[in-house]
Amino acid sequence: MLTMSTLKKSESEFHHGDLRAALVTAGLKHVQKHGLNSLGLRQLALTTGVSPTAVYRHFADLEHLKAAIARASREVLGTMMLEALIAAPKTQTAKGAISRFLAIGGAYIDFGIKESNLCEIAFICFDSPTLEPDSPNPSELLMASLSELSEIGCLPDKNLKTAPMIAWSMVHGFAGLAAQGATGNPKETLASKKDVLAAALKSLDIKAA
Amino acid sequence: MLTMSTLKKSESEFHHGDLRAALVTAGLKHVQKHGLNSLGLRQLALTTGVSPTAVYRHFADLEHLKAAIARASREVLGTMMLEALIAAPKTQTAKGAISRFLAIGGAYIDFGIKESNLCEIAFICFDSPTLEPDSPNPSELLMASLSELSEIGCLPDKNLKTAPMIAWSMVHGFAGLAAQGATGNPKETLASKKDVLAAALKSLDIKAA
DNA sequence: TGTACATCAGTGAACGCGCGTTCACTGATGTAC
DNA sequence: TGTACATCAGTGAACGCGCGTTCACTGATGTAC
Repeated sequence: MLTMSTLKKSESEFHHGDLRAALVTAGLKHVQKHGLNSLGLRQLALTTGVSPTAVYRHFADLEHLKAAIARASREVLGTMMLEALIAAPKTQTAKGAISRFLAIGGAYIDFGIKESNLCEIAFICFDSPTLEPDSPNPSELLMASLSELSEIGCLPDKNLKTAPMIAWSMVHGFAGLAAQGATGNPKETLASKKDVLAAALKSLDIKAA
Repeated sequence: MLTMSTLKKSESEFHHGDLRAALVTAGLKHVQKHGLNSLGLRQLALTTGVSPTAVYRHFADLEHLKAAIARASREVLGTMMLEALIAAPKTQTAKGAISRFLAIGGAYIDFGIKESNLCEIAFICFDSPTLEPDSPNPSELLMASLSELSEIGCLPDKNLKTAPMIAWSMVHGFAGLAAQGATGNPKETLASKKDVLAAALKSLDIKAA
């Protein structure tokens, strides 16, 4: 438990407090700004104000640290999706459900546009096993949205099984292309984003009527 | 010009012949097998049977070499698409044009499935400028196929403008997910591949009738 | 409440390594006269 | 046709560097009695 005194002490002294989290956060910021390539253990430790050795108290090796940063990247994506979902209309109607679907799909694409470096690392497979699922979990948010659409009755049952992979491919693909700068200038990118989301609705037979 | 004597000499002697191409090929093979991460200039030079210094006759630095390898990866993709196109039916009918569209889209996805490591590098943006376009050029093949569908009359004019980005997003996204192993076992992957291609047709209103 | 002690979370120096790159060079090639 | 010479495409040794990782350690923390 954190008392005032432990807090005060942990700020200035030998023990860091939550070095693991601090390393992941610093790593995330580095990747955000400078990409994955230049991420190094020593440099990251110095940035965090700690000796390189200290890292090994929390991660078996650099690969495990990178895996944790990748996980954090996915959680940034999940958070963006969740925030968009929260900001979307909450009405329990077909129109509302579609708005929410478009909100999380749009957020996925925005992740590619605005966090292109995180997009690069988020889906890299590291050998290091992920024990707990990400939180919030992007793919669960997608599944939940599709379930909702199905329950409200604007996603045909016959499409329910294939819908996740199709929807995911579309937003994932466009997000990736946007991250690489292959979608033109910002204005064109925004227009294409709308086109792609509309195409997703169309390909899944999602409609309010 | 290559005469018998120059060929013989170049095989065994001081001058390599076409070291640039040999380096790119060796680099491509390395990435195919072991990924981009472990690619190094020295190691690649040794593999090719040449001193590290020799590389600098052909590339300004490692980054330029990597850019050339990325380009070669894209050309592998282009070649797979072109070969699929050649193997597809050639009939000048709606059905034929759709088959050809599915062939190149399927080849794009197969690139993700079978060449996951190349898929990783193919679309990385390197600062090094690409002077000439890739050959064969994946995006040109896609555009040509869409033009053909439009001319034959099974792609509505109103969809022609948005079609490239939509189709590209879908196959690119699924290819990327497959490359990361996010599409399940091979059987599931194959099934989803068909679903995604069918969804692409549907979202673009491509139909024979 | 005080003390002994195990455990935890860091330090700091050192390791060997392989990297990308530079340098001065040399052998081979092609060309002009 | 032969020779001189510029250019091309490689060699080999060396550079400094920063890397990931290991080691023996030490200061701080928490707990049992």
